[in-house]
Amino acid sequence: MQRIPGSVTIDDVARHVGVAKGTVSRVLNNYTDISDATRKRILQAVKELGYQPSATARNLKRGRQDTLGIVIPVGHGSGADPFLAEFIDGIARALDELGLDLLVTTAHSREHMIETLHRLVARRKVDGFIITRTEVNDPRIAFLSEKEFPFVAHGRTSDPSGYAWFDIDNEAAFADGVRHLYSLGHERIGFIGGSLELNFALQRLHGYRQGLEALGVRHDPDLESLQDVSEKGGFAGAEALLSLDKPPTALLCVTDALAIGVVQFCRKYGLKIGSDVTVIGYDGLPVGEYLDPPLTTFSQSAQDAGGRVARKLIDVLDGTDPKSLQALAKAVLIRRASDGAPSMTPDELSKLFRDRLNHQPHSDTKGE
Amino acid sequence: MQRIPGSVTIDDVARHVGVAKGTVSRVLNNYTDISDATRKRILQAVKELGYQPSATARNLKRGRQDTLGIVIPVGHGSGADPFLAEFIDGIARALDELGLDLLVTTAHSREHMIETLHRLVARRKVDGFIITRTEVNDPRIAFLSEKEFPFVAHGRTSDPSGYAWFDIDNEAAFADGVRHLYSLGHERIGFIGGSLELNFALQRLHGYRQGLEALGVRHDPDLESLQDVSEKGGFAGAEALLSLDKPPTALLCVTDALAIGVVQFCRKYGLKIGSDVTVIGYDGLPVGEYLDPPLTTFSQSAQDAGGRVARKLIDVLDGTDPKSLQALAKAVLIRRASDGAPSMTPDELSKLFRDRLNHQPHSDTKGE
DNA sequence: AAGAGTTACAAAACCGATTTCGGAAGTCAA
DNA sequence: TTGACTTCCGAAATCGGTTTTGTAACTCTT
Repeated sequence: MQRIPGSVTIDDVARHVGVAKGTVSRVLNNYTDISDATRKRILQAVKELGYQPSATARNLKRGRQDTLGIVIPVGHGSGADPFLAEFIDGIARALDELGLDLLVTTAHSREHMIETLHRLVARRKVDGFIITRTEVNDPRIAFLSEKEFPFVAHGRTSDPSGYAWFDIDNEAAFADGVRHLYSLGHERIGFIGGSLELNFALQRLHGYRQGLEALGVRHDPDLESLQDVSEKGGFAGAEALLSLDKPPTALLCVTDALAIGVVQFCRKYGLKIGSDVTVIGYDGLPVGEYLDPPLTTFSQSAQDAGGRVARKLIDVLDGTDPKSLQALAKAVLIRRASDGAPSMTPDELSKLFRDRLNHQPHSDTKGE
Repeated sequence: MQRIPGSVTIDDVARHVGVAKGTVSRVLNNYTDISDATRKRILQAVKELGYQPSATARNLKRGRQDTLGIVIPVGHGSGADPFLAEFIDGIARALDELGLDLLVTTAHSREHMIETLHRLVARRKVDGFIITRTEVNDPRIAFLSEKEFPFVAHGRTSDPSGYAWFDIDNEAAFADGVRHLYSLGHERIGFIGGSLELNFALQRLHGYRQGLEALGVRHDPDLESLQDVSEKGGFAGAEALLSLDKPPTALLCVTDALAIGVVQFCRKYGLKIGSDVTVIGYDGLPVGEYLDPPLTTFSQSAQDAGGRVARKLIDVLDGTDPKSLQALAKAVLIRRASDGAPSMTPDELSKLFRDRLNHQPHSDTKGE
C-alpha cells in the first residue's frame, strides 16, 4: 500500500507493450532470442515510462546486492578519523565506476563490530566486506573466513596467507625512517606507537627496531612509548620521552595524529620542531601540510588505498582466488619541514626541556 | 546456485519445526495468534539454526530498505571534506541505534549527482535521502520533491517551506562575528566567502553585511572576496584582501578550510595571526585546534548535525509532516587564539605587507 | 445440543524481478 | 508434404520473506 508513488514495475512495461514480463526482462538483460522489432518496442516503452528495475527484486533472485560494506570504528565522540574519511572516499569513487554502492556502518566497540558484521552477513545486505585497521589476531577476519564470506583487508594479520589484502610495507618504511634520521645526525631516536594489537603498529615497531639494528644500535625500550593512536596520545608520548634523562632528539610516530600531538606538546614548551625536536608522522594526511611547521610524514594515499582495496574485493566476488590478490606497496617519505638535523645533544635538550618545565609553559594553549 | 553457503532460510526453520513458514514469520514479527508452545519451539529452532531473515526478501514485500542514502560531492582528487566526514559519522551513529544503514555514494559533478540520485530512487535502494551543502536553487531538492521521495536537507534553499531541514542561523552567526570583531577594535573587516550558489555562503554574506549595517557601517564590496571553499581559496582570498590599499585587519571566513588558507598565507608573509591579522573560521573542525595559533571558529558540530538530520529523516519516513520538521540552531563562537585586537591600523598593515612582499617571503613554505 | 465465537495454524497470494520450460510459427531439407 | 530445426516469446517457477485467507478444532453461549 505505502508503495513509492510513481514507481513503475516490469509488469507495467510488459502490459504497455503487450508482451510477457519475462520478455521485457530478457531484453533488458541482453538475451539474444528476441526479435529486433520487439526489442525496439520494449526499449521504447522502457524509456517512455522511465522504468528502472527494482534493485531489491533483482537482488532477491540473483542473490547479489551490488553493495559492499565497511564497518568503521568510532571512539566516544572523538570525531571522525581523517584517514578513514579519505579511504572511504577512495572506495566510493572506485565503486561508482562499477555501479556498486557502499554501505557504511559504525561500531563503538569490538563486540559491536562483530555483531554488526554478523547482522550484515546473515541478512545478506552486502556482497562483501572491506576490513580496515587489521589487528594481529583479527576476530573479524576469523569470522568472515569461517563463514567463507568475501572480504578484503586493508592491512594484514599475523597469518596473512588465506585472504585478499592490500598493505604497506610498514617495516621497510620505519627502517627507512630510522636510517633517514640517523643520517641527519640523530643518535637517539624515539618511537611513539600504538596498541600492539593493531598490526600496523606492531609492524612499524618492528621496522623501527630493524632500522636501529641495521645501524648496529641496540634498541632501547625506554625510547619506545605506546599510546592511544590520537593527538592526545602523541602529546602524552612526547611528554614521556622528552622527560627522560637522555631524551631522543627525533620522534618517529606511527600516525599523523600522534605526530600532531607531539607538535602540540613541543609548541607548548617552546621547543622548535625540525631542530630542537624532529617529528615524523605517518599517513600523509592533507592536514599535515597546514601545520606549522608542515609535517614530514610517510604517505600512503588513503584514497588510492581505498580504490585498490575496492577493486580487489570486486575481483574476489568475480571468483578470483583471494590468495592471488595480495599486494604490498611502499610508503613514500614526504619531507616537509618537521625534520632536520638536531640542534643540540640529548643532554642539552634535556636541560632545555627541564628549564621550560619550570618556567611558566609557553602560553600557546587554547583560550576559552 | 551461487548462494551464500550456510545461509538458512525461513523454510529451513519451518521444516525443522514442522510448521508453515508463515507461522515462523508471525512468531518473528510478534503476532499474537500463536500458542506459547509453538512460539517456543520456533524460537528455539531459530536460535539453533542461527536463522536471520534475508533483508532483501523482507524489503521486497515490505517496500522498505531500512537504508538511507547520501551522495557526497567529490572534487578532482582533492581529498575528503573533513566536515562531511564528521557529518557522516554522526549520521551513521544515529542510524546504528535505530537499526538502519547508510549508503554512501560519490558524485563528481552536479549532473552526476542528480543521475545517482535518480538511480537510487528508481531502483529503490534507499528509503530516503540526506542532502548536504544545499544550493540556493537546489536541483536535488527539486527532483526529490517532485518525485515525492522522502528526504531531509542539511541547510535550506531559497524557498525552505516545503521540506524537512536542519540548518544553522548563518546570518546571526556572521552578524555576531562582525560585532565581535568590531568590539575588539577592528574597523575594517574583510569577508572571504564562496560561490553564492551555496546557500550557506550566501547567508553568511548577508549576515556579514547585516552586522556591518547594525554598526552603521556601509559594507564595502572591495572587502568581500569570493573564492573556492578550500585552503587554496583562503590563500587567494587573503592575498586579494591584504593587497588592498586599505586592507582589513580582520578576516571572516565562511569555512575553516578557507581560514586555514588564510593562516598559511599570513605565515608565508610573516604576519602575526591574532594581532597583525585576525582570522575567524566556521565549522569548528577539530583540525583547527592543532593549528598555530589554534583557530577561532564558529562551531556547529558536524557530528551532532548528522545525528539530528538522520533522526528527522526517520520521522519523515514514519509519516510526520516534513514541514513540521524544520529546525534552526545557533552556531557558537569558539574563541581560540586567531582573533584579537588589531596591532596596527589598516594603513600600517598595508605598509608592513608591502614590505614583506618585496623581501624574500618568509621561508615557511614546504620543502620538497 | 446447535449456532456463534475463538484459537492456532496451514495454505496460498504477493512483492518484482530473473530464469527455465515449452510450444507455436516459420524455415529448410528430404 | 512431412519431420527436424530455428526463432521468438508466453507461462510458470523461483528467490525468501510477509500478509491475507481459510478452516479444523475448541470453547462458549442459551
